[in-house]
Amino acid sequence: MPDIRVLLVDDHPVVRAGLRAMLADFDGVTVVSEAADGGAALAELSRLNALGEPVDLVLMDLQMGRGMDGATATGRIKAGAAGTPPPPVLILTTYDTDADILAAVEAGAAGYMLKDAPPEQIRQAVLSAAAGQTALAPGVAARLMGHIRNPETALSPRELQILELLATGLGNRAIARQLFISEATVKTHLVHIYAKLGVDNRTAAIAVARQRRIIRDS
Amino acid sequence: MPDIRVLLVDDHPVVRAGLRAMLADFDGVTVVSEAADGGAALAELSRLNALGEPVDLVLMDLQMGRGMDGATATGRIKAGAAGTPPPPVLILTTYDTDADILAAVEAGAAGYMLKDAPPEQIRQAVLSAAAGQTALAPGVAARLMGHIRNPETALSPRELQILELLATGLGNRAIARQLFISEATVKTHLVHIYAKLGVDNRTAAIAVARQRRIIRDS
DNA sequence: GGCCGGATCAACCAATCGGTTGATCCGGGG
DNA sequence: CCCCGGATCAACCGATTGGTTGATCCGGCC
Repeated sequence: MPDIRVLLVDDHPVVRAGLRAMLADFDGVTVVSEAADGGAALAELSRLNALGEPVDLVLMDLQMGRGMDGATATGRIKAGAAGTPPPPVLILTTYDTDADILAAVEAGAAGYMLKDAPPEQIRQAVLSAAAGQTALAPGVAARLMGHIRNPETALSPRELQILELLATGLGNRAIARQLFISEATVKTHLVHIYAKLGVDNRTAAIAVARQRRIIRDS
Repeated sequence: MPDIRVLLVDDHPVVRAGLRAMLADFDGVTVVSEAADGGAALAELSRLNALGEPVDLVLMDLQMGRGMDGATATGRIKAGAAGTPPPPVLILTTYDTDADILAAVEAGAAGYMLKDAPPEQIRQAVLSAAAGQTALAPGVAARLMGHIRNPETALSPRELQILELLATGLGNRAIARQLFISEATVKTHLVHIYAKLGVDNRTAAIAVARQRRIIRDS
């Protein structure tokens, strides 16, 4: 039974060192290479494929400083940009917003773990993802289930879009202009957003949305 | 010349593993113990002091999930809560807001490094801090210098207080009530805040303040 | 004493926001 | 066909915010 060959992708040297050390303790897992952002990960996957040394699993963060982010890279990998069959991608990150989780899952990530997870959980996730199964951190799984279970409090895609623009500092008229809709439509969506979040003004909506990880920094 | 004895404090096992591995490569540095939050760090320092095995340097994150945060722990350590002479504290974190840096510096941290720093920079910082010198990441030093150099764009303490309340979702009247001032005073401060941040509405002020690390999550 | 920054307060008015009511259209599902 | 959710739009009015002008007081500094 050959080892699971893993590519580590994280912009923090400390984290890569920690993962290297942690995975070295896992039987059946070998770190074959590393990259500091999504672009470098794609290049490294291509390089290893060309050498006939394909990777079995990509373990990757979402945010990579100024480099290509993990969700974009996941989409590219799943689309075969670095060779086929594309290896599964396991996200390991500090970010647990709904938007982050959904973006990664939609991009094709096989799993989503948080960096505060103990080694044993990460080991299980690595084995599951490499075996083609889904691997979600308990908190992440709970959030997705909560999202499905409480649709009345979930914002619609359009509502989320407007909330994100609101949080960048745009007023109603500017949001309307950007989305080619009327200001009345923006106000209607805001009424719905406030009701769903249980608030009565825009700054409170932003605060609650940030607190609940519905949005985060742009 | 005995090794510098280091206590690692970080809530993420991955990061602790990475630091352990990284510091193992530094000549003259030994990781003697670890803790997952500020409270555990204080207890561990006390325990090692009682064993006659004092720590030379605490390498600590700021945010520790639900445990005691790094700035509070730093203040306690410097106040002698875990024994004297208190060891220097080197902060290693992802957070680089003005408020975070100032809080840690005011609490008595000997240095402030960011987690994206390469190993050699971390090594230099460890050696400097253990030797009683200041160790600041280049970006952090630049922020502090910028802060001193551009006082006209720096918010006054009262302005910052109002901005923070604004970001929690309070309207002018609620802020006024909380601070026992008039709504006119709140509006006057907001005028000043908007001018300093170069914006013309409250959501933009919050967004810019977050972007510039003037405020962050409450 | 004068100057400055910071904090406080008021009045006034225009602009924007929030709330309400009402409506239409579309697509999907039963 | 009906129902529902989602998206879009309008009108109206009250509430809040933003902008402007003006003022006072305090503490620190020269």
